[in-house]
Amino acid sequence: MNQLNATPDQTKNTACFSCENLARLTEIMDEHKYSAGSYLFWEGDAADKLYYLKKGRVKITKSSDEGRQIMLYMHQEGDMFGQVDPFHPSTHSFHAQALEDVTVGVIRHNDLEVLLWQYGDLAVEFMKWMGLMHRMTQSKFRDLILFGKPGALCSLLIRLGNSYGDVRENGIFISRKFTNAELGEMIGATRESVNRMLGDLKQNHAIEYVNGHIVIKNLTYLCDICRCENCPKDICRI
Amino acid sequence: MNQLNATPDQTKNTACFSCENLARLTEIMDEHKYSAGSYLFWEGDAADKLYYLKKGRVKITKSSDEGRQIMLYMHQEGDMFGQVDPFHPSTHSFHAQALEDVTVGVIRHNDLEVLLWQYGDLAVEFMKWMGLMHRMTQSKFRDLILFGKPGALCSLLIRLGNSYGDVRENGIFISRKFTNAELGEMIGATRESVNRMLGDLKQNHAIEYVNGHIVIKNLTYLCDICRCENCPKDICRI
DNA sequence: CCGGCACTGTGACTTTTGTCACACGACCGA
DNA sequence: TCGGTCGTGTGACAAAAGTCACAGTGCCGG
Repeated sequence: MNQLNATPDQTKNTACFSCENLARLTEIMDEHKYSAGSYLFWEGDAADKLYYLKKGRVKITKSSDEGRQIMLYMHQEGDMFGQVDPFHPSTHSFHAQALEDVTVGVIRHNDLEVLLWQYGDLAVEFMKWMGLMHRMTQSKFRDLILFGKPGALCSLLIRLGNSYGDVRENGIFISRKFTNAELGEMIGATRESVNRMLGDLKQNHAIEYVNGHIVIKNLTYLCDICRCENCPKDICRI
Repeated sequence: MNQLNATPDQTKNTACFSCENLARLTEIMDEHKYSAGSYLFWEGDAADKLYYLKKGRVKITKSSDEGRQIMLYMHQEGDMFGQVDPFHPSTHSFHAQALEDVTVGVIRHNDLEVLLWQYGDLAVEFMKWMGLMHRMTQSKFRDLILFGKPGALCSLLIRLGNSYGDVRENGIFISRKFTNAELGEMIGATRESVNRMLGDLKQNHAIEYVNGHIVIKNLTYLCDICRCENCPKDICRI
C-alpha cells in the first residue's frame, strides 16, 4: 500500500492518455449535462457512445429484477466509461446514474474508430485504457468472491482510501461520506451486515469515525482480511 | 437462448478478427508447447505477452492463499488471452494452466504495438476483442454475485451448453465431462453444494445425466433461475 | 477378479449472511 | 419547538452455503 496520497491526476482512469491524445478525443466530444439522480443510460439502451466525465460523479449499477442492486463502478471527474464491443447494434448491460450534477463529453463509436485508424499511438493508449478497466473489474471480482463479505468490505475501504483518502497524522481520512446502505450496495451486502462489520473494525481499532467520515487507523489490518496484493492504485480504486 | 448449436467458429473469442488481421497476428507469433498440467504463467510473472491458443485448453485461475481456487476462464482452441495494461513492468494476476497438451502462439506486447500502430483496422478490431473479453468478465460477475449459487450454477450450465453443447432431440448434450469439483471451482462453490443443486435440477427434470454427460432438458427452467438476459453467445460462454 | 482410487451422494452440524422488527439520535423545515 | 425523515445500532430468527464424515459406485490395472 504505497499508493496513498495520490494526486488527483493519478487516480483518473484516463491517466493512460497523453495530453495530445486527450485533446484529440476532446475534439470529437459533444458536451451534455445531466442533473443529479438522472440516468445517462439504461440497461438495454443502444451502446454506441463513450462518456468522458468532466464534472461530477456517475455510478454504474446492475440491478436484479426485484430491488437488489449492485454498484459496479463509481466514476469521478476525469474518468472515461462506456461500453465497447463488437456487436452492432449492441446494448448497454448496466445503468449509469448521475450522483451529482454532471457534465460529460460524449464520444460516438464511429468517430472514435476514425481517430483510432488515424493515430496509432492513440490506438495503443486506448488499448491500455481498456486493459486497465478490465483489470479493475477483475480485481473487484476477486475481492467480492474470494474472501467473503468482510474481505469485500475491507477491500472497499482500501479502495475508498485510494480514491478519496487524505493521509493525516491520525490515519487516512476519507473525504466523502457514505451511508452504510451505499457501502453495502458497493459490495453486494445489506446495510445491517455492513453496520456489524464496521462495528467489529471499530472495536479492533482498524477504523474510526470522525464527524461522519471514516478514518482508516490500521491499514495493515484491513489488508490482512482481504489479502491485499498491493496492486497499483490505478486498479485498486472505486 | 437462440444461440445454441453454434459452429465452432462462432464460439472463438477471436471471432472479431478478419482473416487478414489474424494472419498479421500469426506472423508475429512464436510457437510454444506446454504439456497437460503445466503452467503457461503464474501470478506475479511478467505480463508482456499475449497467447493465441492453437490447440488444447487452458484454464485461468485465481487462488486464495490457502487452497480455495476459482476458475475465471476456460479457453479453448482459437481463443486469445493474456493481460494488457499500461504498467511497465506489469505482472500477471492469475495462473494459466494447460488442461491438455497445448500449442500456443505467443505475441509480445512490443510487436503487437507496432502492428497496431501500422494497421488502423487491426487496432479497431483489437479494441472490440478487448471489449468482448471485458463483457465476458462482467457477465460472469453478474451471474456469480446476483443470484446466489443456484443462479451461478444455472448460468454455468447455460454457458457450457453454448460452448460445448450439441442440440439433440432429447436435449442439449454437453460433449465434455466435468466433475462436480470442477463445476464448483468454476462458480466458487463446494463440490457438495454443486452435487445437491444438480440433484435438485435432476428432480425437476431440468437436466439429466447420459453416461456421465450432462444433458439440458429444460433450458427455460435454468434461464429463470439465473434471470438469463439472452446475451449474445460470444459473451455467454466459459 | 480383486483392491485401490476417484468421484458421487447424503446426513448432521456450523458459519455466514440476510430478514424483520424496533429503538434511538441527528437534522431539517414548518 | 415539534414532528417527520433518514440513517444508525442491535437483537432474534431464518436461509444459504460450507464443513466433516462416511457410504456407495464405477472404473482400471495387475
